[in-house]
Amino acid sequence: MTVRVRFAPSPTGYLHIGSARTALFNYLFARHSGGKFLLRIEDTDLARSTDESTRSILDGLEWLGFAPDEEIVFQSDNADKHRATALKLLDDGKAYRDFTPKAEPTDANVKDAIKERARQQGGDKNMRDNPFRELSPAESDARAAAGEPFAIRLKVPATGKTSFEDQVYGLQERDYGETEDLVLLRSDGHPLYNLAVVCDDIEMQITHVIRGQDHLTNTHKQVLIYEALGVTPPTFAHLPLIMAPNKGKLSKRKHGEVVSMTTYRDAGFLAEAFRNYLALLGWSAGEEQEIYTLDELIAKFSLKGIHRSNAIFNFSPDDPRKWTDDKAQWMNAEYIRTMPLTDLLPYVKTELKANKLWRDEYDEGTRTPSSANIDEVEVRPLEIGTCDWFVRTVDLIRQRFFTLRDFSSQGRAYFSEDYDFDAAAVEKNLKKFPELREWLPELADRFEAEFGTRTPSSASAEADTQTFSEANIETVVKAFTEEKGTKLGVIMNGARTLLTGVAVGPSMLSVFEIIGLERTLMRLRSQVAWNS
RNA sequence: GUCCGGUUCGUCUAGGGGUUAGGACACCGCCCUUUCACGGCGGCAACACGGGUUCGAAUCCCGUACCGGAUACCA
Repeated sequence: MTVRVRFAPSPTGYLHIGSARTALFNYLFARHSGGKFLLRIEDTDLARSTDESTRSILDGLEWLGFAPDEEIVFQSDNADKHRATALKLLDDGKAYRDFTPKAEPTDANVKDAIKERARQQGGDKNMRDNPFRELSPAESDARAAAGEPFAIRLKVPATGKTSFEDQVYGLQERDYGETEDLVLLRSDGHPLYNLAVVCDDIEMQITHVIRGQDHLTNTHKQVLIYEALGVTPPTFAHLPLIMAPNKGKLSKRKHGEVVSMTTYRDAGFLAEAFRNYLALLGWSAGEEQEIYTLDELIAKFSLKGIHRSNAIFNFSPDDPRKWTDDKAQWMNAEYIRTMPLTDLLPYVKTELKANKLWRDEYDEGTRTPSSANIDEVEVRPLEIGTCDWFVRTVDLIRQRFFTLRDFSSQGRAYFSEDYDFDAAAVEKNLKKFPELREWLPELADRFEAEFGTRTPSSASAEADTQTFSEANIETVVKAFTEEKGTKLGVIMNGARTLLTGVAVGPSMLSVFEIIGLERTLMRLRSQVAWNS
């Protein structure tokens, strides 16, 4: 039997991190077993479902790379079938009409009201005391024919228990007495969740239902419906929940954008990194490896590795550096720093384009960013603005970056003349050493004398000037430093601030070289930072 | 209330009758160094509690506590 799983979100908000992980586990399970991964939008709650939510969820799934293998099913399209199933159950005597008037909605919080009602009922609630439960079919039909409104409830047997072997939590049993005669069809004819899910899962031939642990009691209800329908239920696997730092529920209202998938996409996270992080939240292959490619995750995924305890998604709203989980941030940085350059370059291109920092020349020449291999880019000096230069630059600066956004913010000075100066950097590396105001332009003169102002390609034709390369730059800067009787760090950090606008970055010798002689001279002579 | 589930460093976790209880992130220190959020080395830090079974329990059993989920004519 071919495995068929589904991810079934209800479109009442964006793609939540917990839902994203549920989607991931379904996806991994399907791929691992050569099965199908399906998507069903559970939009039967017309009042709360919105197209915007559906779009947002689809966006999130697309970003993560989970494309469904078959057409998306919209649950609301199947309402007629759900109704027909309820009616069939009624005909078969497995369900009954409940003519009790619909309860008035309480003004209090729905959850609280339900909890309160449950508390009052206590432990010895009699769930089989509905007066309409044993109404004769004739009388029931008559009242219905007379136009009296009714809901259809499943007639849960008085004694016995539902049970299923959960692939994560083990054997689950629940006495029938714990389950009320659940409503299948509302008095306005609207099918309810548990009925709709069972009908659709049967119709979609779902073999494994992998969903959040908050559905555990629903599963017992659904097993009851399967039994009434005479259909063998699928295999169930419930996932532990992802909680907020205080162990409470993670919600948009309380925690905001940090739980939305699109936040991470927009913050410059790599989908592969976030997937990797998510996979390790509540699942483990039982080894010490942390970084997994998608193929490795697929190969190693098993329901056996899923935990039974909830995991905390850690973040501190007060600390900008820890706005989201530490490990997620580390994972993303790790990917940016170590992933194959050819995989990273297209993302950088997109990021630069979005910030008007991209130049088409980066794509020209014998190679393009997507085909370039850093090992082949050893030709020096590099011509600024070429593909080779672009590839080398990205490889150089990525070592200190955490997100794709850093390429257009911290890395802006490499791609544009229009960059800002970090106030702290200016203070610490420039203004603290007023002499630099004279010295750095002087260093520019020295560079010009040593290296000329010709373009790198014509430099070789000029016998008396040297190549603007790391080794040569180092010689010049060291001599200059000694001459001024200062420390190398003072000159280097001052230059760094002027050249890149920030206080951190790769080796300054590499920075000089990658920025190039022409821009180096201009920036060393500029007074803009000093006046800021 | 009742039912269900859970509990190993701050967090994610490995392990599952005999381990110096391992790794990762975070944090701290040292090193490298022209800076640094890179890198290297090191440190801090955990089996919820109480009984039992056993030669031996973090590991098995029972109970307690705490946490979470569920409870609907929502999904």
